[in-house]
Amino acid sequence: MEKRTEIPRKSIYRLSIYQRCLERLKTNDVETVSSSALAKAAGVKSTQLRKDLAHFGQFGVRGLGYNVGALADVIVDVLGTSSLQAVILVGMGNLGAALSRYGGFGKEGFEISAAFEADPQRAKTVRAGVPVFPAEQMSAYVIEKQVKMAILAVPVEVAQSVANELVSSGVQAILNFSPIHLKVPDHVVVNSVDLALELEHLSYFIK
Amino acid sequence: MEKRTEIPRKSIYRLSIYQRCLERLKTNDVETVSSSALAKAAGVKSTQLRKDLAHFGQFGVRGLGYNVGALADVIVDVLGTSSLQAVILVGMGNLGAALSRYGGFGKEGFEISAAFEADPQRAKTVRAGVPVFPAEQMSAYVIEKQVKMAILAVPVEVAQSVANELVSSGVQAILNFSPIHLKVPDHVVVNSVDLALELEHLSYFIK
DNA sequence: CTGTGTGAAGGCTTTCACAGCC
DNA sequence: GGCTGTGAAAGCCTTCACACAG
Repeated sequence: MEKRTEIPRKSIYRLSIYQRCLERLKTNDVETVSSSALAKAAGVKSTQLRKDLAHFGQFGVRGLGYNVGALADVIVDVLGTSSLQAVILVGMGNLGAALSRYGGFGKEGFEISAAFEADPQRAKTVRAGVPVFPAEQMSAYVIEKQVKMAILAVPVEVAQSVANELVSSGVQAILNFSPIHLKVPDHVVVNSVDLALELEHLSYFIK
Repeated sequence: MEKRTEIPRKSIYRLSIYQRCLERLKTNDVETVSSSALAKAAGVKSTQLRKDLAHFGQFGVRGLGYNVGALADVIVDVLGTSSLQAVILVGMGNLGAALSRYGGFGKEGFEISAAFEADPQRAKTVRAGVPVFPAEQMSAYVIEKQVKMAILAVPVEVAQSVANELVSSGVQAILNFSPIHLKVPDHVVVNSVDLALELEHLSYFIK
C-alpha cells in the first residue's frame, strides 16, 4: 500500500473519524450513505468529505452515495490500521493505569502488549491483562519485539529522556501525555494530548 | 477584560503553551526571554510567536526580548485563567476516575468541584477529594453553582444526551472524551479528545 | 432529480523580509 | 549587534459552483 501521495495531515485525521462513523453505520446494517449524511455525523461539510476522499480515488456512485462497507475497507487500507499494531505504555501513574484499562484502544485495533514503570512498587504486577515491567527492561523489549508505537504517560520531568530512549530503541510514533514539547528526529512522529491545556483553552470561550 | 478582538483559535491554543513555558522559566528565575528561545521551547517558529502576541499588544523590548513575568501575566489575562474555574466531571468509569485523581488540572488553575455518576454503586463516595454524586443531581448542581465547564467521560451511547442536559442547565464549555461529534448550540464550545483516534492517526505515519 | 467529483475562488495561517528600536 | 513588530508574499485548506453520472 502506497502512502507517499502526500495526504494532508488534517485529512488523515478526518479519515479516522469517517471510519468510526462508517463502523457505526455498518453495525446498524446501513449499506449506503451520502457524503452529506456521513459528513454531518462526522461534524464536517460534505464538500470537505468528498475532497478528503478524492486524495486517493473515487468510490461513490453519483446520485446514490457510498457503499458503507467498501468505503470503510478503503479507509482502513489507507490508514494502515488493518493489521493489529502492538503498542507499549510507559508510566503507570494515574493516567497510565487508566489507559491500560481503557477499552477504547482495543476496539480500534490496538493492543497494549506491555507497560513499563520506574517505581519498583508499581512494576512487576499485571494490570487489566497488561503485564507491567520495570523501566530498565523497556529498551530491550522494544528492540526485541520491534515495537513501533508507544504511549508516554510519565511525569513531565522525565518525559524527554524517556522519549529519547524510546526513539533510540526504534519507536517511530509516540502518543505523549506530558505537557511538554518533545524534541524528536524527523522520522519520528509525536502526537501530544495535553489535558490541562484543553481545559485552559476552553475557559477562554466562557463569557 | 475584552476578548472580542477575535484572536484565532489556533493562536489561543499556542498562548496556553507559551504560558506553560513561561511558568517553567519563572520557577528557574529567568527574567528575560527572546521570542526565538521561547518559541523553541514551545515548538513553534519565532515569527509565529511574535504574530500571536501581536494580536493583543506589544510587550517586547527590541534587542532584548520579553520580561518573563510580565508576559505571563498578560497571557493569563487574555486567556481568562486568572480566576479559579469550577469544573465538574461527568462519568466515573476508568477514564473519569483517573481524571479525578489527575493533578495536572489543579496546577493550571482548575478545580474539579464535583463528579457525577449514573451507576449507584460508584456514586455516593469520595474519590481523591472529589465528591461523587448520583447523575440525577447533576442538573440541579450545575444550575445552583452556575457551573460553566464540564468534563465528559461517559460511555459513547449516552454522551450526546448527557451533553444536552449539561447545556440546558447552563454549561458553556465541554471537554469531551467520547469518540463522537457532539451537536451543541453555537454559544457552547466543545473540545474533543479522542484517545483511540490519536493512536490511529499515528499509525498512519509508521513505515 | 439526486448526489458525486473537481477546477476555481476565497479565506485563513504561516513564513519571509525588513524597518525600527534598544 | 540583537531582537521585536509588521506589511507583504506564500502556502495551505476550505468552500463554492457546476459539470457530470445514474
